[in-house]
Amino acid sequence: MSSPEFCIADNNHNVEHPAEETVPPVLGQRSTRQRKLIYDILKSSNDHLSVEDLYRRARDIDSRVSLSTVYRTISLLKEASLVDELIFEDDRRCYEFKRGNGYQHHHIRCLSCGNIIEFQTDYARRLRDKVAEEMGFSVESLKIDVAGYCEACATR
Amino acid sequence: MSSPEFCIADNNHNVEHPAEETVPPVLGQRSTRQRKLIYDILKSSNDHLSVEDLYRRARDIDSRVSLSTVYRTISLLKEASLVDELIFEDDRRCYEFKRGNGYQHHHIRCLSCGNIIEFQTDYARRLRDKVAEEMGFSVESLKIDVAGYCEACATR
DNA sequence: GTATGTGCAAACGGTTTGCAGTCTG
DNA sequence: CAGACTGCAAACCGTTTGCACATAC
Repeated sequence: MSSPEFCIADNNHNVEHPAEETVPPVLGQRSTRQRKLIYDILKSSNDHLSVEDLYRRARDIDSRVSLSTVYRTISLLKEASLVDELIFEDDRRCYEFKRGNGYQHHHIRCLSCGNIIEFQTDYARRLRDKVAEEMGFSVESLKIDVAGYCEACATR
Repeated sequence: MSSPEFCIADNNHNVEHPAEETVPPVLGQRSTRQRKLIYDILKSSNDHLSVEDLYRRARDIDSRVSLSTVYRTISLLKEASLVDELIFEDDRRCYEFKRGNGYQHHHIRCLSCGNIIEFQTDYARRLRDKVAEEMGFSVESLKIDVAGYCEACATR
């Protein structure tokens, strides 16, 4: 069931999230209430959050957060390589917290229910190697996006 | 050099482009000057054209084309599955004419010079099969986007 | 002749920015 | 206390749309 060529990833990372670990990242110079909040939401979420999601969740916790700040903070987090930005065909842009190096994954999206499943595959690594080897290309990122209909939606 | 796992694709399709072949696609009902022009430009180009590129090229040939028409025509061509839309990380949206079924390919982008190289890989098919098999997922599209620095840019 | 397509300019929606006020270190 | 950060509203920019006119069939 779980082969190196393809396996569904376990993306349930936030089993425990110690409150002290809530230390803000070294982004910019100042650790503000807003940045901590946004950082924490991203870190403790398994989902792929849009800016709007993030904004809504932040406001639910603390109304003193503006949309601009969400944008600005995401931008900093991207720059610091702490979050990854995903751009799907439908133009949705989502953000996910970057887990440790070991956790490289890709996405399968259901075009009907919008659900996103993460998977891992050794093909990615092999392809990376091939591209480097045969073209002298220095690979920075390799993303695989699979879209279609999940079993539930397809049979309905 | 050319293995099923990875090979650079030959995307030089427009070796000859017979003028008669300029028959417009069955998009909408009417075959207009503008639609023919846009269609032809896309068809005869190997590149991945942005809307702006397309607009500029069209105007160079015939100034009586508006940006709205370019957008509307692209939209029709997408719907008719005659062109593919590519959305890269940097938010660039490009369009490429869809070649015959046999020609499935993916993209390698140089983050420095912006060049895009097409490649083919059997891994895509295998992955597709795995996803279908193990998840009962009906795959509509599988896109691989490799970004990094090409040999020339990396050594510079 | 009629419905479809086009050009133009205005509207749209997500993202960015300028600025005055606030807060961190 | 200075400089960094925030909220707000305005600007931006690629894309879409409404409408009057043009054109294909």
